[in-house]
Amino acid sequence: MKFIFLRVVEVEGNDEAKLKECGIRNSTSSLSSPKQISDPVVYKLVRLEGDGRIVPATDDELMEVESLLIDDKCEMHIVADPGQTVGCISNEGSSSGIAQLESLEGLLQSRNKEADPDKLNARLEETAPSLAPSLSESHFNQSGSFGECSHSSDKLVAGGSTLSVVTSKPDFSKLKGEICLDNLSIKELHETFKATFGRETTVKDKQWLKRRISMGLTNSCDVSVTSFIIKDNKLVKKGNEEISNCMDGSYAEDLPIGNQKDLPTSLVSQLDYHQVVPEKRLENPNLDENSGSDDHQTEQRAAKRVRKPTKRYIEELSEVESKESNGRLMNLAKNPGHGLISLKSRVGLVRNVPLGGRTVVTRLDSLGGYGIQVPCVSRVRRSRPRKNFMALLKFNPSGMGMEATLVKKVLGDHSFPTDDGKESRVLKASSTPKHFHHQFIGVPEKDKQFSVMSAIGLGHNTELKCINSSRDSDDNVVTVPTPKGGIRRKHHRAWTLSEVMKLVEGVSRYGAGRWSEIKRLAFASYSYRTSVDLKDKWRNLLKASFAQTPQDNGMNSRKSTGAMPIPAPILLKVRELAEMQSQVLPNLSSTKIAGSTRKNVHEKRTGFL
DNA sequence: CTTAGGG
DNA sequence: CCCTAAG
Repeated sequence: MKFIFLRVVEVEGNDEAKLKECGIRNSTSSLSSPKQISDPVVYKLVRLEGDGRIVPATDDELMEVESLLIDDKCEMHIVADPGQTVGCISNEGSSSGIAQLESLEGLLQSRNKEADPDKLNARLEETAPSLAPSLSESHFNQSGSFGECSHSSDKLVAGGSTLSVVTSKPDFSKLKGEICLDNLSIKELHETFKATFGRETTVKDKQWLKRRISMGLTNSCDVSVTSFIIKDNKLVKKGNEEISNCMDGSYAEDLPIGNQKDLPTSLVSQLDYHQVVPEKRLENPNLDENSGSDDHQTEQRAAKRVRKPTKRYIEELSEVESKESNGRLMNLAKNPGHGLISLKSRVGLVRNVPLGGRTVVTRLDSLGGYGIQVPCVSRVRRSRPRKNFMALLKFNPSGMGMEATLVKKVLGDHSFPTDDGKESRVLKASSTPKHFHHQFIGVPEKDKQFSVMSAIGLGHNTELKCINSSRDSDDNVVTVPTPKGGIRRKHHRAWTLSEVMKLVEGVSRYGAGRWSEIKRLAFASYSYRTSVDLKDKWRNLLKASFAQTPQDNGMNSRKSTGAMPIPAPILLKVRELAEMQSQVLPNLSSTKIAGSTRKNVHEKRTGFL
């Protein structure tokens, strides 16, 4: 599994963000490169699928990667390339890293069998051989001239080792070059279109085709501004000069797209998990002519494949697949450091990316300083704006006789039931993020949340979720059905094993009670876990550990609560810590425990602090 | 703002 | 997870 940090260029430098980022990066292994520190950049973490797709990493993955970085268990390869940097994290060099976490969590069971790259290639070769001729290496050096970009944006860059999503010839993948859509005939465009979207089109409009294809590849809402594609384990942006090569052979490239100065806000590169690869997945890849390394990849791929963004975060939307939302990715944090959109809770309003019938809203989440765009349903900030909201209520003409408590409650639940008990949605199927955005453009940062809140005040749900078209009306606000049949609150974040482990470790290190410490140090990247959450979780862990250990379970094993049972060892450790701490702290003496664990020693020490 | 504890 | 009370 490969993770890539895409660098997102911010136009308006955010000093605070910069600093934060630097800070984080400095504190995390080799992530930083002096040169970058001064750049107003953010990183987006994406996962590179075996078939070449790039998928925004899920929160869990972000956490995992983050933890890897922090733990320094995984090498972070930074491609030293002026301005265009992409770090690749590969677990090939460190099996202990991601792989371990994954196996522990058991989160990555493979469900889908992906198309075999070779097969795909083969298929494509059948389909669109005519593309090959248009390849040209020379295109590759179309320097990043931005002006140029905006006009030659429809170029596709291909290259790579294994699978070509868009390309046609198998050997095409060997080439490094671009396909200039401009040069393609309608027919060729059709081929490309098919290769890109997995379906045919009858549209004759070249312009449209080019646009669509480009968008399909880049998933950018505005091709003229964004134009880079992901392919063959590479992410290539148009106008880039070279492809950075990561250790493991995968490539990733990131380039400032478009003229930075022209971009109103930040957010430039946008990738989402649009399925570039044809819809039909070959069930049983036979053509296994993969080389050893490929096999390796395939293996891993098989194991990791599954990991899709949680349904919780990705909700499908309307049918209008072709109705591209022109929503541009706007970074609300234009004037960061103020109001709602600070690094902590950056709910970047985002955009809708319709794909395959579903629309995804991404959220700019800050992960330990990396601006990471992840798919999400919503999750309006879990903290803050209450004051503002309250203020709003006062101003609200409608009076809003709500009591403070009620208000809080409502906000706290992040759900805003309407009279009919159903969740009302701010965004109708027809309303695009853009519209939504407009409300905020020019609005002082401080007031943005205010505006958002007004929506609430009007009885709308602020959640920037993807709205299911009306028919999904029974989609309850408060809870969501869990795969196992249960239900859970919509915004409940299931604790992953790695989180639990982190928590346990944190407690062992800093002591129970130092939640904010633990939060800061061990959960820096988990923006959604508050210190209170940690505390609560710890409380639960304690309960669990003490409840189960004594009588040596029996209940634990069969509780198919849907909640992942916490491994005994961890519970043990929890109990150990609990016992230790409960004793160490009260009895200042307690020399008896001193010898047990080194952690105990440490613990004792911190306990005294 | 951070904890602790109740709901 | 949410809320409140207390330091």
